[in-house]
Amino acid sequence: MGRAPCCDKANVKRGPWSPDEDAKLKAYMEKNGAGTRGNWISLPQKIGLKRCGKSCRLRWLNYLRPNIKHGGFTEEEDKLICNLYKSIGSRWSIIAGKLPGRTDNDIKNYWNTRLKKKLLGKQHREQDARRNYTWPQKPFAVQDSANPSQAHPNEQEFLASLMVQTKGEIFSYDQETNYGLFATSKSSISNEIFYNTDVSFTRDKLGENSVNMLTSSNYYSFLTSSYPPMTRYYCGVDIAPGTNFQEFEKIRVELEEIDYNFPQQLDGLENFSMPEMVNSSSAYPPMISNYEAFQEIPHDFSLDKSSYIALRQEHGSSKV
DNA sequence: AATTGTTACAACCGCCAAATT
DNA sequence: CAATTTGGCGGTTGTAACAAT
Repeated sequence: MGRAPCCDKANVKRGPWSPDEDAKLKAYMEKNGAGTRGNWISLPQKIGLKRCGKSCRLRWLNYLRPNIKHGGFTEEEDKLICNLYKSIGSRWSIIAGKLPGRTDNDIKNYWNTRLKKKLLGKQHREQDARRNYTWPQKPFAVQDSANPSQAHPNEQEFLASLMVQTKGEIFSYDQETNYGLFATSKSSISNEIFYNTDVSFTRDKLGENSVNMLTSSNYYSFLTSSYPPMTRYYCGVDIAPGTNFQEFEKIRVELEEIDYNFPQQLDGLENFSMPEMVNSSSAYPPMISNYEAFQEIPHDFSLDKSSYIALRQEHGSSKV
């Protein structure tokens, strides 16, 4: 036994609405006010429509109701829908709530027929770009801690061993700051979050001791969504007892938003830490800029790369 | 020109929680 | 308060228009 139908299917019209039916429903709704509860089921008989009450409700809400837009989604709306979908999934009514004049049904259709493909296409293009990108042959010099002015004699071997240790690749390197990042991707965690065994270091921190530092800490990092260009950076956090992952997640989301809407604002950024890492101990040299500075930066949408670096220094950021 | 495939989107379906009895 | 009814929601389908073969 299935469930009882909401109305008598045999005596009820289905399919597209005629202009005549629309007019009847619209006239009634405009006269008697919209959707006070308990009205929908009995409404069709009242106004002589051979329709299911639910069908009337849907027709009114999605189509006849005043002040609703159809089609012609703007670029801003596209972005908002994509971002919301990424963060909350297919909660169409909530998404529609953020877009004045749009119905959940319209947005759902729009997503299913166009946006989904548009986004997938974009991701594939980025993936291809990443795959095909050739990193600089010799991205940075490794210095010998005993003799900082000279390059490490076994630079290539050192880099190679580090690559093996991290099972990764150089995801980013900034010529200007000599910041680089090794990361090991584990796509099982989620598309854009990577679990790394090793992370950031600076040129002049490399040496015997810094190798220990690099290999003994665990970090979460994430890739911003579009690169190359390679100067896109990551949020890193030490995975240790007491790590506040919710705070980390907030930063991640924030950075992703910026990367999506104002990607140029991330040019030149290095790594950002949790606040507690800014006042770091000797075990973790303050190689990372502070979170407060990061919070301020996005509000100035005119900053270019060098201004960012200047601002970072101004805010007590580490070595540049 | 005829057929097949694709896209766009209104409308439908069934579940379930809120409201009502 | 339980039982029943209704509205809200997200997934899915039917189909007309359009594109490709």
